[in-house]
Amino acid sequence: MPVDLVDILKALADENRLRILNILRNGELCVCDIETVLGIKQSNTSRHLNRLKVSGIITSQKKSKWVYYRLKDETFKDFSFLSVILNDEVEKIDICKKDLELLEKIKASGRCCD
Amino acid sequence: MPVDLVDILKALADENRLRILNILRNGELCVCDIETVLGIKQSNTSRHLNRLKVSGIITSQKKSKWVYYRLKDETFKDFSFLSVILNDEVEKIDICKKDLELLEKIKASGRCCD
DNA sequence: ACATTATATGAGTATAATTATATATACTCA
DNA sequence: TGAGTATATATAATTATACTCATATAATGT
Repeated sequence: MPVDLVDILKALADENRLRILNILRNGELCVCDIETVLGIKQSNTSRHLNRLKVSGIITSQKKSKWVYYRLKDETFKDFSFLSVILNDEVEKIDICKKDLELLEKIKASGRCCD
Repeated sequence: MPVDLVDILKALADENRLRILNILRNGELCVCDIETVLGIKQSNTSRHLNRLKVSGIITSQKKSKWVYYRLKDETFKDFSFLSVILNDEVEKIDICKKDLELLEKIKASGRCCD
């Protein structure tokens, strides 16, 4: 089943999901890290991740207790505008910059999954 | 008021609106032409156009009886991914190709606004 | 086996988006 | 001025989306 453009755009058209994609740019993260950075409920985080996964933008991999999500290379190759949005636009959004800073702190101070 | 990324993405995340942007690539069109090409209700067409206009993707100009809509250059400069989507992705969508063919026929055979 | 932790999901609710029908406004032409 | 055409908008119905709370599942360590 090929990835659908409208579906991808719908998946992108949400602040929380853009924030998730932003913090996934530097590599995979588990759900609890994402939840902590965004400051939203666990169930809500899980639902957003699923939306991104179903639309083909991210993939997941279970490792023991945790599920790690990361950007799906194949889709980013097929839809080059995805990289343009993440690299050019999301950078400009204040909250996304703050998210990256917070993520670095969390990575430095000890993550839930280790 | 600066144009908002999430708002632009929401405006893009709809098949009818992508079809509208596609047929506007070669220049301005009036509402009745757009309505005819897409085969949707007039009020529906008007609403979609307003949505695209409010989000800053298109602009309109009234000329006598008709209102002509066209892509807003400024926004396409500010958000380069817009051109990437219209040039690379919309091209691949079957119905968008058909829309362009139909538009050419309409332009050749006589439009509502002339 | 039990308690704990990470993640997913069901159910309910609130809000937003899409569409259709009908009507209003604005312009043109006779 | 009146009829016709183009466009916008009010209203209502329907559907989709996002969120929360509670619970289920799955893995871990004791």
